[in-house]
Amino acid sequence: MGRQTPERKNTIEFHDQPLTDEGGIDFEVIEGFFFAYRDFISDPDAILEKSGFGRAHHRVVHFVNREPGMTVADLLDTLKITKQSLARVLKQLIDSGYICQVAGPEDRRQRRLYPTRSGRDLALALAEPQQQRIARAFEGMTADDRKAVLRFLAGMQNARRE
Amino acid sequence: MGRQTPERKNTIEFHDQPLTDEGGIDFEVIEGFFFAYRDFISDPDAILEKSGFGRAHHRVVHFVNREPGMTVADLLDTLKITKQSLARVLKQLIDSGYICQVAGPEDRRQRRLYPTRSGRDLALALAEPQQQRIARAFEGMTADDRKAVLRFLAGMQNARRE
DNA sequence: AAAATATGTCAACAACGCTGACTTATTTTT
DNA sequence: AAAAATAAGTCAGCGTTGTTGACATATTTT
Repeated sequence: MGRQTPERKNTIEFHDQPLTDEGGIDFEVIEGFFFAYRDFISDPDAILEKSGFGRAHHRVVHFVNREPGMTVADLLDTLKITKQSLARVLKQLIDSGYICQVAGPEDRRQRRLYPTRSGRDLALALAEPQQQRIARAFEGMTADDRKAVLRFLAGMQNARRE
Repeated sequence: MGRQTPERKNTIEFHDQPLTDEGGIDFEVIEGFFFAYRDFISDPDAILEKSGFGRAHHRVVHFVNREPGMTVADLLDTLKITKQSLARVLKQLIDSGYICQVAGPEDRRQRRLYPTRSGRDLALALAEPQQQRIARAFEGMTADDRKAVLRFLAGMQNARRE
């Protein structure tokens, strides 16, 4: 199975049979997830390119819109990236007027993050094509089917916070 | 709605209300997809780190195992990255003995790609934790539910090749 | 013989992760 | 009140993986 004939110069042992689902591995899910996520992310990517932003900016704008008033520490915990990595994109979003900071009301060391009007608009503009894609994928599905998808997505995640 | 009081120094207009699913956007799916994919990818990442490889290597090893004998052009078409980007990781995988090249039998300009024994082993090792995760997410789901998930993943993708 | 094709390569750049070290406010602890 | 801890910011450098542009080589097609 897949060894080259002895008279060939290249005698390295290799496989010529494809790896299939037979071995109990769901390659259809593995690949489907890869292609789906790549295409899912490509829509907002195209929009962000115009503003000179990238995916990292997308995530920050998204979560700040989802939870206005969150602290920098909250955001770091959600994104699971380093402070230095976040600082780079957060600074740009603040300087460009998409996000603003307010000193914490109780703890003034904190920087509470809020979306500005443009920040909210951007979040919505980025979500729009993603929503279209989700709607298309859900098309013709029953409520149970959709519930199964949500359950799947939740089950694929590591144990959540709290 | 979310404008600061006039007497405050910081008078930038901002939103303090969270963006919710009310606007017809499936944030649960959007976020679920993000977290699920991130965690899904983290398992193989941890394994690859030991060999000094990254995600790009994972993808190459995966698809070459799935379709032994594929050409470089096939791989580029599947991954949708540039030749130069692929070259970097492919060279490392060949030099490390995970993948081997054979001149095309009909067209000798082609380089047919095959996994070696270690290449196949690596692909399986990387798929294993991902399969575990998928199995966990599918746990307790009906056949119809699982079909719905596959249908969802297919629906999220751009129009496929062929 | 000329043109097209498949692949490889050199160089430079950008986005976005990372580590390590250090500063500034502010709050908590002692 | 002094000391320690905490929240956030910053500087500097590095690694992976994507990009563009230009060019080289072998082989096939025209």
